[in-house]
Amino acid sequence: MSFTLATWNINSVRLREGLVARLMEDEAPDILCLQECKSPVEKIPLERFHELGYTHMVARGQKGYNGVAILSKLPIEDAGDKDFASLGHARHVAGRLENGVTIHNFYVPAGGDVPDREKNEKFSQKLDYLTEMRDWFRDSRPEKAILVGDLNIAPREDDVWSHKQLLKIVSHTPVEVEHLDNVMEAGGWHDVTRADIPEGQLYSWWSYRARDWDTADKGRRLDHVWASGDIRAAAHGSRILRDARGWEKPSDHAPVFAQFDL
DNA sequence: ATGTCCACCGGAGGTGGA
Repeated sequence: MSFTLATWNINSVRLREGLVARLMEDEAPDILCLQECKSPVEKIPLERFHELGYTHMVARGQKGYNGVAILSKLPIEDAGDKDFASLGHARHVAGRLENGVTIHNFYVPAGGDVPDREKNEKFSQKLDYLTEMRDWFRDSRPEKAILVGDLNIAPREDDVWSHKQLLKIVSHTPVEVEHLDNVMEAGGWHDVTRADIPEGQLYSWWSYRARDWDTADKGRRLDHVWASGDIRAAAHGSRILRDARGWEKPSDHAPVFAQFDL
């Protein structure tokens, strides 16, 4: 069995229903994981997605903020969620395919502006969130599992436009990278995107604030696809659809794709 | 490093979050 998967921080699924449909039409991933839906589950516009073949969904939502959804052409059953760091936010949902593969869809807290636990509660919550992810995956090591989402951390030097200039910028600080590495190690996770594309600058997010995001190209790789060790070899064909960042009224994130042959 | 976009509330534009 083979399927393609994409992960995309959509920054409001209701405002960008048309962009989601365009991705479904143009790229047709079997499974599309969305973050920042900013919608209660019952208000996600499903009709067009159904018409395009995405007849299955598992999702968690809340009014105005956060929210994660897995839209799928393949049957998928709800495999639960966990409120890491007890924030009361809709930031994680898991789904299970008929072949037994579990997909975890995450929206890790952004962490505010100041990278200091004492001065910034949001940064503290981000680190706590990652610590609880680590503990959870350590206690039940994932098998036949995929983890995707907006992890809000660009771990490698070549995952940001300037390693030196971003060392003290939230998303690329050493303490965040260490916390993310601990999640990977505890779960036996492997970075599928970087296994496929090991060399060179690679970004999935460009700020809205830049005058010309494409020319300035001050991006970061905040969106990730990971696989558990037992299925890592099944993953290939990763790519980032940079074009989507240039679509009309875009999300500030581009979709990240991978294929799995299982 | 940069300075835009989105949702909420409420019925305009301020506020919080990213």
